[in-house]
Amino acid sequence: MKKDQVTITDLARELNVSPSTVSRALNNSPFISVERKKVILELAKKMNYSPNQLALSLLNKRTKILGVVVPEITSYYFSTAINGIQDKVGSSGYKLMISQSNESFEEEIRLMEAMALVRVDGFLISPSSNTLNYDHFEKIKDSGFPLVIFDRDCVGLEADKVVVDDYSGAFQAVEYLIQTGCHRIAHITGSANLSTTQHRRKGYLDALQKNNYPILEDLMVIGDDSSSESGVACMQKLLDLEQIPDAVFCYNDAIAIGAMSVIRERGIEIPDQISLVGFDDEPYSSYFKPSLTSVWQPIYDLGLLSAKILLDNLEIEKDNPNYRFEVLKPELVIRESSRKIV
Amino acid sequence: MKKDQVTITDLARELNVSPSTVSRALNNSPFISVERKKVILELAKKMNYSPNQLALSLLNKRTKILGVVVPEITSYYFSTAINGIQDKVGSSGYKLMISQSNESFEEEIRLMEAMALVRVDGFLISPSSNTLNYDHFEKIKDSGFPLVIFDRDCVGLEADKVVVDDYSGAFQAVEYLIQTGCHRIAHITGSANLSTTQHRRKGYLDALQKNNYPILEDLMVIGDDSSSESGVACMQKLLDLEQIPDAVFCYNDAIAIGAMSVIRERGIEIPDQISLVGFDDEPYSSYFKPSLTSVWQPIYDLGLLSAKILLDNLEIEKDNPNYRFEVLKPELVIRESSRKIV
DNA sequence: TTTGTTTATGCAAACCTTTGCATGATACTA
DNA sequence: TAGTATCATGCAAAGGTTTGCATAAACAAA
Repeated sequence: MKKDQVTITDLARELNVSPSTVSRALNNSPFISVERKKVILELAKKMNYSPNQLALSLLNKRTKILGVVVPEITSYYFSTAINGIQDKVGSSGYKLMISQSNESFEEEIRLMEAMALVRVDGFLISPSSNTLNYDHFEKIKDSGFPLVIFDRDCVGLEADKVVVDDYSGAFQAVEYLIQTGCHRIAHITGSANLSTTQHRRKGYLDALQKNNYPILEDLMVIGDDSSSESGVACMQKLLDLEQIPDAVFCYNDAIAIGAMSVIRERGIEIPDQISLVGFDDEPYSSYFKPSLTSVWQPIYDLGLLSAKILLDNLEIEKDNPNYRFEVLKPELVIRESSRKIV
Repeated sequence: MKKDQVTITDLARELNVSPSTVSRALNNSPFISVERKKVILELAKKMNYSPNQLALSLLNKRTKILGVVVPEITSYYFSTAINGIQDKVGSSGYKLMISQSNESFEEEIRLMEAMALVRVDGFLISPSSNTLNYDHFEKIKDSGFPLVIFDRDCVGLEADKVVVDDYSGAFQAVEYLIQTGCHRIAHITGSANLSTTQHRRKGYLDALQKNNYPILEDLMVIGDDSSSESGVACMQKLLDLEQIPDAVFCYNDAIAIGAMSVIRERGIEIPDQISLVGFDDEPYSSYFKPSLTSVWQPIYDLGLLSAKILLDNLEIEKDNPNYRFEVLKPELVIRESSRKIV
């Protein structure tokens, strides 16, 4: 029972003028007499006219809709990024079409294709952990859609990208552990494919190396994913070692929380026996007991900046692509789960 | 540099036929010869044709886009509901336009108006805590948009609604506290305006009353909002009372977590001295120490069902509105933060 | 009066697709 | 052979809007 919307033609018929005249009145064209303009505007208001965006989009070839695909909406991390995107985009008149890929490569493609059909004006994508092939991104680019990749890097893909310096965050965290006297520092990783996983691991390894610490295979456990459950499983492995670690640097807070519960169960003291460090600095992390030392990420800003870049691209319609690669700095937040510098 | 999309006219020109013929070939019309159809379909595939959804939308007066407005995306609660919505909608070909109102009444209106302009096919709305006036909902309904209100009820508004039985959840929780021997049961509320706040409070009060417990004004603290910070502030008030409570039923987990940290700081034992119960059963709640007793809500199902109802409405285009009011049942999840039944 | 200028207006095309109706061609029936 | 049925195709309208171009009217200048 959708009521028909008032159109420009309705107004025209009512006043016995042509639709063009009405259009000119509504668009502040100079080629129209002031009196007529006044009459038309009044009627438009009275009849509650609003232009049909569909017709406009068809004409202008732009929808003022941006497509956003994230691996999952239900994570604090990505929803905060979306928050940043929304805040940036809000005043610009652009709307967001948001979807989650559930870390599925196929779903990511499917979603992007659907959005391309709707003719979104551009894409903001955080690739799934199973996205190892970038053909669909290339295709989107070839079709002329502006594309910004955020959070997770696609090495080799030429596109605007905004990421967090995971390497530096991890390096900081592990150096801090070293400075506080930890000797056997373990690492629980996230999904193997992710650029973030790789960078954090590299930061971990390099910090060890720089400080002449041996790299012990046993102490690096590869998680199935980035969940608390994976943290539980991995931490159990670590505690089953003959010689357990005295510090664990976790890929993220969820894993760290899982790890914390296992450590506690076994009656091991945090941080006296094991220092624990997470990544992401989720809101609850400060409320845990002991509160969690973690690497804070400017994830809201990540969304903000990604959206800004996309909007910039939409404005200038550049021909010679000069891709931006923005790296935001994370910060170590020291709390109770790690020992203090002596 | 958006490349022009291949249109039906391009195909027609290429093959020296009319666009109508091409259209018929693509739409499996019987009024076309098999050979020609084959040729056209082949060319369409070769030239990578895909129909312009904008033109179709203009023609069919439907966009296959649904508008979703939630108070905030960054909460586990609403992002999980969106998850449910997404999963329901996914296969149907509908896309989601998602926005957050940030608990602002004006923003909610603005967002809905913008979505109406884009001609979304329907709305899924969880009203902001400051939405006390429902004129904008009525207006949307009058314009013929199907509308489903979820999670937060708008009393007096005639519309399809899907909510959780907050009353029952609260009642269960408080009765459980009574059964486990608590005598001074406090309640920290959420934002005063919310239907959920009111129902949970009513559940709390009625459970006390039914068990002949006195209702003590001191023990009911009104939170500014539903955050952990508010939980901290409210719990401090409770612990500053001459006679502190021996149980606290919190509006949600965030508040409970804040409260827990204050209780711990003061050296009070949970649950021996104070039993603590939350609401929402957020994923981390089970990892807290002590793990949090909480009321689990079928929030994913809430999203799923809301979307289902909206899709149903879109199919049948009913004239005599027969609004549905669905109430989903929450469940008390007992963990360590509350005493056990003796 | 004629020509030129200014100003306001309408027409029609364009954006892309679908579909009712008309037309033309072919084949079949009487 | 004439008439009819069948089938494939194209035309044009519709959906709502903007805009280049043409036109009409009014008026000023020569």
